[in-house]
Amino acid sequence: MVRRAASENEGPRPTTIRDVAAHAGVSVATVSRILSGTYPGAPATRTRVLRAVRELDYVANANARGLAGASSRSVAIIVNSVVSPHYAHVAQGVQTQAAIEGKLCIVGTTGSDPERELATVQLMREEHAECVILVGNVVADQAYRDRMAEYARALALAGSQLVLCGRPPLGPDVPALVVEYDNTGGAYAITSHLLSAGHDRILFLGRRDNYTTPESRVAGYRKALADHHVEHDPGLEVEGSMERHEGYRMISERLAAGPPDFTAVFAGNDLIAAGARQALREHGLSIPDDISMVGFDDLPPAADIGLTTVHVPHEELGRTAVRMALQRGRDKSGTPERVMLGTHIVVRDSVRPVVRSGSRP
Amino acid sequence: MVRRAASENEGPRPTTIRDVAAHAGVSVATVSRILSGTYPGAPATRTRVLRAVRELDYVANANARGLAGASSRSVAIIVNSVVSPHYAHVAQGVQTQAAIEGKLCIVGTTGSDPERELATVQLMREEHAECVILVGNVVADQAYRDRMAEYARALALAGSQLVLCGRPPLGPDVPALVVEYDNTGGAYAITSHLLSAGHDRILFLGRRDNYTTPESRVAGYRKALADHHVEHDPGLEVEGSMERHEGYRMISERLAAGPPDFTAVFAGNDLIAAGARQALREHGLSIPDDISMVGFDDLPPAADIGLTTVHVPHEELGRTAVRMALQRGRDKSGTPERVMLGTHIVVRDSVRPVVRSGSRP
DNA sequence: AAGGGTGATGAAAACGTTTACAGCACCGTA
DNA sequence: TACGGTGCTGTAAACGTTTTCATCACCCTT
Repeated sequence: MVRRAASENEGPRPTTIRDVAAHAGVSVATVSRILSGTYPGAPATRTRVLRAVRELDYVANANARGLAGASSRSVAIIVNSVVSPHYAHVAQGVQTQAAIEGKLCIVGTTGSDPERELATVQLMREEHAECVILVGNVVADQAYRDRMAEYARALALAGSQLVLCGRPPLGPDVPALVVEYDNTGGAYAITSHLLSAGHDRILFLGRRDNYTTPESRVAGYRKALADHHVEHDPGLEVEGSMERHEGYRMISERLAAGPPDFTAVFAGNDLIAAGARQALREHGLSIPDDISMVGFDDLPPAADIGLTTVHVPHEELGRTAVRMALQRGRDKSGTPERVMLGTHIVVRDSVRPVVRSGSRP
Repeated sequence: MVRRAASENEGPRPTTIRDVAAHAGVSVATVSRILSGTYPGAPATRTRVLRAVRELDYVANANARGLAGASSRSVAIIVNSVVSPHYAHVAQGVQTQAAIEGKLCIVGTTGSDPERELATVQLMREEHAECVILVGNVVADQAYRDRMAEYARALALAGSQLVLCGRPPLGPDVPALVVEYDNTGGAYAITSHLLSAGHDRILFLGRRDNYTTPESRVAGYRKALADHHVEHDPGLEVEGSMERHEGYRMISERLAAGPPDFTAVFAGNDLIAAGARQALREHGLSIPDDISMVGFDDLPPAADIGLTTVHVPHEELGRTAVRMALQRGRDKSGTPERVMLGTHIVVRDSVRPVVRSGSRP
C-alpha cells in the first residue's frame, strides 16, 4: 500500500485497466467488457482497446477479477506426491484440460498426511478455485467419509466443486463429483488371463484391507478365481503397500521361507511388480520362464520390463475430472455426478502357459 | 454479484472477516491484524477472535488479501511436462518447500511449446505469485535470451521474481535468479570413470547443439577425454533428443551399420540409456559384459536397470529455487543471484574394465 | 416525421481484505 | 493533578476488477 504523489515517481507500477481505458479513450467498463468477451462492442472501439492492451502490455489482475465475482480461472488438484507416476499422470491430464480451457492449475501435495491434507484444503478454500480435485487411494472408514463430506460442503460454500478421483462416492447428499476407474474389472480380466494360461496358484501381492484401491483389485482377483472354479487360498494373498521395495520384500520373505508354491504373481501395481521381479531374479527365477507375472497401472516401469498389465486411463481421469467440474459449473442439473472409466489388459511378455509335469507321460 | 435482501435468505454465503468481527465483538481491523500475525493484540481479544474463527469455520479470501496488497501466498512453476521424471522431481521440491513456507504452488505446463510458454507466463503474471520458476533445458539462442529478459521484467513489474532453474544466466541487468547444477562436472567425472576402466572408445548418445543441457554434458565428456589424452573422435558423438525411443533409435541405427566400434556408452540421460540398453540386448549384447554403459540424472529407470550414472539433485533444485526467491523477497540485497548445485557419480553395475585382446599373449 | 426499439457506452457500487491514521484508555512520572 | 507515553482498537481509504443501471445516439417502422 504505497502512496504515490503525482510528482514523485518511484518506479513504474503495473498497468491497470484504468491505464488501458485512458489510453484507448474509453471507460473502464468498456475495456472490461471487451476483454472478458462478454460483449462484442463496436468494432472500432474494440480495435482501439486491443491495441492499447498490446501497447501497454496489460494483463488483468486475477485477484481483483476473482474478488469482483467473476468466475475463477483456476482449478486445483491435491495429490499425495507429484513424483509418483500415477499421480503425475492424473496431474498431467488435469493440466492439459485446464490449459485447454484457459485455466491455471494449483497443485497441493499431502505426503499422505491427513494433517497436511486438511491444511491444503483450507488453502484451496482461500483460493476459490473452480474445483478441487482430490485424487488417490485412501482408508475407507467412516471418519474419512465424514471428513470428505465436510470438505465438500466447505468448498461448495466457497464456490468450489469437490471432485473425488479414483475414490468411491460418499453418498447422495454430499456435493461431490466422482471419477473412478474399474479396478475390479481390470483385476478380474487379468486374473482370467492367468487362469486361461493354466495358472491356478496365483500369488497376489499388495493386499491391504480398508484401502479402497487394493481392496477392489483383490475383489476382482477373487471373483475371477471363483468364476473359474479355482479354490481360493487366502495364504496366497500377501499384505503390503503399493511401493517398489514392498514388492521386493514380499517376494524375498516368501522365498526365504521355502520354494515357490505359486506359478504366477499378480502384483497389486507395476511398482510392486518391478520390486518383485528383482527379488525373483536374485533367487535365480526368471520371468516368464519360471514364473509368470502381471501388474496393474501400465505405468513406465511396465514397458521397460515387458510386463503384461492392466491399463488405467490416468490422464483421462484428470481430464474428465476437470471437464465434469467445469460443465457442472455451467449447467448445474444436466451433468452426471459419477463416472466410471474402463480399464483393459495390455499384453506384453511376462506370462507363459503352465507346463503340467506328468500331463504327458 | 447477487443482491441479497435482508429478509430473503437465498442459502448460506461464505463467512467473511466482517462476520468474524461481529461474532467476536471487535472491528475487522483487529481481526485482520490478529490473523495475519502482524500484531500481538490483547490476549483476551485474541482468544475471542480465534474462537470466532473456529466457530464460524472462517478462511480468508485470497483474492481480497492479494488485492489489498498483502504479499501473495503462492509460488509458481512452469515445466514442459509433469510426467517427465526430472520435472516431476523438481516440482516435488518446489512443492515441499512451498508447503513448509505455508504457500501454495501453481503449476503450468508448456509441452515445449513456446506459444504455450508465453501464454502460461501471462497467466502467472495475472496471478501475482511471489515467484515464477521456469525449469528446463532450452535452445540457447539470442531470441531465447531476449524472451526471458522480457519475462523477467514483466514479472518483476507484477511483483513476481523470475527464477531460472537448470538454465544459464541471462546477464547482469536482468532481474532473474538462477539455480543450476553442474552438468559439465558430472559428465567429466563419469567419463573419467569409464576412462579409468580402460575404455577409450566411448559412444556419446544424445548430442544436441544449442541446447544448454546436452551441450554442457558433451563439454564435460570432451574435457575428460582431453585430460586423459584420448583422441576425440567426433564420429562417436551421436545426435538425438533426450527420450527413451531416441536411445533405442541411435543404437539400432549404429548397429545396423556394422559391429560396435565402441566399448562403452555414455547416454545423455537415463532415459536414453534405457532405450539404448534395450536395443543392445536385441542385438545380443549385454551390459556390462559386452558393453559398459553410464547415464545421467539418477532417475527411477536407473536403479531398475542397475545403471551407473550421475546423480542430479532434482528436488534440491526446486527447494533452492523457492528458498532463494522468498529470501530475496524479504531482503533484496543480501541474497545471491546465482547458485550452482553439485552432482556426483552413483556407481551401480553397468561398467566393467576393458579386456584388451592380445594384452596377455 | 414521430415513436419505439436496439446497441454501445459510462458512472458508480460492490467484492473482502489490509493498513495508515486517529482516538482512547491507562500507566508512570513530574 | 496534569502530562507525555504506550498499547490497543476503530474508522475509512485504498486495491483493480465486474456488473447493474441509466443514458444516449441511432435506425427502422408507421
